[in-house]
Parts: sequence; C-alpha cells; structure tokens
Amino acid sequence: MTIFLAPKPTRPLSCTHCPVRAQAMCRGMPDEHLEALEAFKLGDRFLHPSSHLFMEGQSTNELYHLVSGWVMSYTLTDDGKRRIIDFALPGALLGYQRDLSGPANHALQCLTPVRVCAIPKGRLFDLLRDYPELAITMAKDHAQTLDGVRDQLTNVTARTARRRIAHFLLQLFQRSQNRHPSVPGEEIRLPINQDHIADALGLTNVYVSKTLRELREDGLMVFRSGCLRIEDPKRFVGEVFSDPLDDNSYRRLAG
Amino acid sequence: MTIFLAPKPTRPLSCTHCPVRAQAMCRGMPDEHLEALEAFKLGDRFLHPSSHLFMEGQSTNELYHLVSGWVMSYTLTDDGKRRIIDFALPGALLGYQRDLSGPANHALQCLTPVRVCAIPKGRLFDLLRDYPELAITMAKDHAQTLDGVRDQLTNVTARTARRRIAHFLLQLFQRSQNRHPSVPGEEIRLPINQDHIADALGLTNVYVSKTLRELREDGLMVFRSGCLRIEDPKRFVGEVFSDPLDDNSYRRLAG
DNA sequence: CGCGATTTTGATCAATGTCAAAGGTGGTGG
DNA sequence: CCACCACCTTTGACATTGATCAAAATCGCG
Repeated sequence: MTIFLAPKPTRPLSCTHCPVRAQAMCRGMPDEHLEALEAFKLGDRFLHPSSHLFMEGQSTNELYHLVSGWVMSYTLTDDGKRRIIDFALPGALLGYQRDLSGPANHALQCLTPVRVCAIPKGRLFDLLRDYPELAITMAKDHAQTLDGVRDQLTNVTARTARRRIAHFLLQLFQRSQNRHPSVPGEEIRLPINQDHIADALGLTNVYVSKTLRELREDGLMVFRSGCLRIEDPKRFVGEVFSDPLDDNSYRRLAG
Repeated sequence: MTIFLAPKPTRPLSCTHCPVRAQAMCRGMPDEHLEALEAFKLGDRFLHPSSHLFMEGQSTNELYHLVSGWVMSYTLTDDGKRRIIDFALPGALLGYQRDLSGPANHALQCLTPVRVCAIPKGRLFDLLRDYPELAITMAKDHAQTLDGVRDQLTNVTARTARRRIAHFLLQLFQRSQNRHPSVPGEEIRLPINQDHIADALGLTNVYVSKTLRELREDGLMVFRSGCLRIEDPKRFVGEVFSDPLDDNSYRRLAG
C-alpha cells in the first residue's frame, strides 16, 4: 500500500472565490469578514486518490474543509476489519472530534483527487468566539451530520441487506446529485466499489455482490465500476421506503 | 398506552443552583451571565416514566435540557417497529435537529421520572450569537454526541450479537457510573428492559434473552429487572475490546 | 391472589457469512 | 498490439447466526 504524504500547504485561495463558499462553515459570514478568515487558514492541500489525510490514532493540529473530491472516514475494528463511518462531499468539515487535541478516533482517506483547506485546530474556538455567525453555522451543520449518522444507524440495524444497500446507494445518489445535477436517468459517478459498500453497511463483499445482482436483475438499478444508474425510480424508492417520495424527488432521480 | 401531557412549565429554577450546572450547555458561562439565561428559559417540566416529551412528526417550539432522569429517543420504521437511537442522561440537550422548525424526526420518551428545562427554539441562535461561550460549549457537546453515535454505529454493524450486547451494556454502565459513582462491584440501575436492548441493537428480544443468559452463565454479568452487575470485569471487557482497559477503568467497574 | 408485562425455552427457518476458485477489467511495459 | 498483473467481481457449496412462532414460566404489583 502506498501512502502519499500530504504536501506542504500552498498559499490559501481567497475565500471570496472559494468553490464551496455556499456550503462551507463560512457561508454565513458577510464578505467583509472573509479577510480575517483568510488570515486564519493554513492553506490548501492537494491529495491523491487513496492517500490519507490522517490515520486513526495519529495526532494532527489541523482540521480540514473539503473543497473538492470525496473523502471517507473509517475506523479499524479489533480484528483488523475496516468500518466505514461515512462519506464526505465538498463543503464538509473533516477531523472534528470530541478530543480535539488527542489522537484521531478515525482515519480519513481520499476516494478521488482531493483538495482541502487546512484550519489550525488550536485556535478554532477563538475563531468561534470572535465570529458567532460561524459558530451558528457550525451548530446547524452538526445537526445535519448527526441526523445523517442516525439515519445510517437506523438503516443498518433495521433493514435487510437488500434494503440497506438500496437505501445507501439512494443516499449517495441524492447527495451527489445535489452538487452535480445530472440529466435525468443518466449514470452518476460514485467513486466507490463493492468493498466500500460492504464495509459501510456491515455486510460481506460477497453478499453485496449477490445482492447487487438481484437488484440489477429485478431491473431496479445498475451499479458497475463506480457508476450507478437507477433504472426504475419508483420501484427503487419503494425498496427503501414504504412511503413514496413526492413527484419532484422522482423527477430528479430519473425523469 | 397512556400518554401524559406535559404539564405547563413551572417557574424556572435559578440557573445558579441548577443540578446540571456542570454538565449542561451553560457550564462555560460565567455566573454573572446566568441571569440573562434565566430570563430566556421557559421553565421546568416534570414528566412521568413512559410519557413522551414529543412524538415523531410532532412540531414543537421547545428544546429541552435534561435536568434529571433518563430519556430515550427513537423512530418508528415503516413496518411499525421501534428503533431506539440513543439514551440521554442528565445534562443532555434534547430535541435539537437539522430542521429545527419542522416536525421532529424522532420521539423522546421518559424511562424514569424526568425533569427538563424548556428552551424556546425560536431564539436559540440569537442566544448563541449573544453568548459565544454557549456556542462553543455546544460545539464541544456535539462532537461528543457524534462520537457516541458513531461508536454505536460501529458496534451495531461490526460485531456479533453477544459482543454488541456486552458493548452496549458497558457503555451504559460507564455513562451511568460517571454520574453516580457506585461502590465497586455493586449493582447499577439501568431503567431499561430486554426490549430496549433489542430495539437499540437491531436484535429480537428473544435472542437478547438467550444471549443474556449465555453471558450470565459464563459468569460475566447479570442483567435482571433493570439492574446490571458486572461479575468479571476483566473478561467482560475482553468480550468487548481486544485491547484491555487501563487499571483505573477496571477499578471503577468492580474493584 | 390474580393479572399484565416481561422473560424464558424449544423447534424450525431464513438471511447472511465463509471459503475457495474462477472470471473480468484496466493499466503497464515490452 | 499483446501479455501480464493487480484488483475487483462473480459463483457455488456449505456453515452459522439470529429471526420467527408459540407456549410456558416468572415477575411486579394492586
């Protein structure tokens, strides 16, 4: 396994032109305060697919804002298996945990080429004190993250493998599509493989493979080599919820 | 099923003498700001065991600080089963979710007699703006909550029923003991039954019963009628982690 | 003492894991 | 353009965990 060392940060991009200005923690800040933020940042980093921002147990003094690409967070179980906790899309705040100064309780690994904006942990709370707007945005984002993890918890404990997988792919599909609305019915790119699905849902890759085949043969969806197409949105969603979605949501799935 | 309507709030207790002053969101506030907080509160409420703070789908304009007692949060699945999300102990902030003004995405039900301090949702963010210290404490608490839910996620997806149950009970044991340090080896009171364990871990109550018997017959622990005693801390912990705890943690489990 | 709620037990079944081997697929160097 | 290799996916036989169902035992409490 190759681990790429994160390169020294480059000069930070101006926050004004930040590609995730609308999603990131600073989205609530008025433009005139952005200068102060820029002074705060450590700079941007560019990472290769499959490289780590950090490993579990490692101490860092940086948080990251994901600017572009996909990152996954995971932990290793006692017996060496990977438990994927979640997938982060641009705008996400990475590396935030209870014990900020202690070792990381999870690893962060890139699934695509990644660009992050590095933030010094040590002064995070000073920043929040000086810019309450930032703290409020953060509070909102945390609620969202929490809702997401809880949803995942429900998904994983209360459903069969088939529904879990359908639910999981639907989530990723929707999150991904929020950022890059695609032509309805078109394939969407998910930079993951069957092992990822297995480790995220607590299944074996073998059983994931068998279940994906079922879903495919039933004409619901095709997931192959990182591409997902939902063939029959209505029935696919029915696989996940008993309550149907509203028309608008359907339209966005496939027309 | 009897549902107790929450009584009208009483006069708020003075925050200065709040029993959870050291755990609650306001713990970082200097005493001289407490007056402002008191003006903000809606008052305290007292609820009976098994009554609901609110049900899933219900809209409320209050958040709650849990002052005393245990509360559980859960959702109902499509097929009517209960999925317990987590258990809250005094100091927890209840009812906070992404869509603050929308209907609740989970229900909150009391497991014991409960006392909560009601906070108006509508002005929460104003309050955070005025008292950044509060926002910072909230950010820290969220990190903790998030760590907890993630831990639960890992527990539920990556372990056998036996280890899940051991892990789950150990968690509750430790959290509960943090508040009420008990004589080592003594029984600890957990106001839950086997159905709760099942619904929290995604198992059936039948299998929980069988597994608890196993753990009991193996001399690891006894869980009966809401009381838990850990018989053999070393082996019990070994059931949960492969890495042993430090000596201090053992001492707190049972001497 | 009696009743509802909870827990236990046993028999049987379905969902998912394990293991092992074979097929694809894409990328790289010759 | 081919051959090879690493990685990912598929398949089949079999083992195991945990679910289901139904009935009995126990507990808590009025």
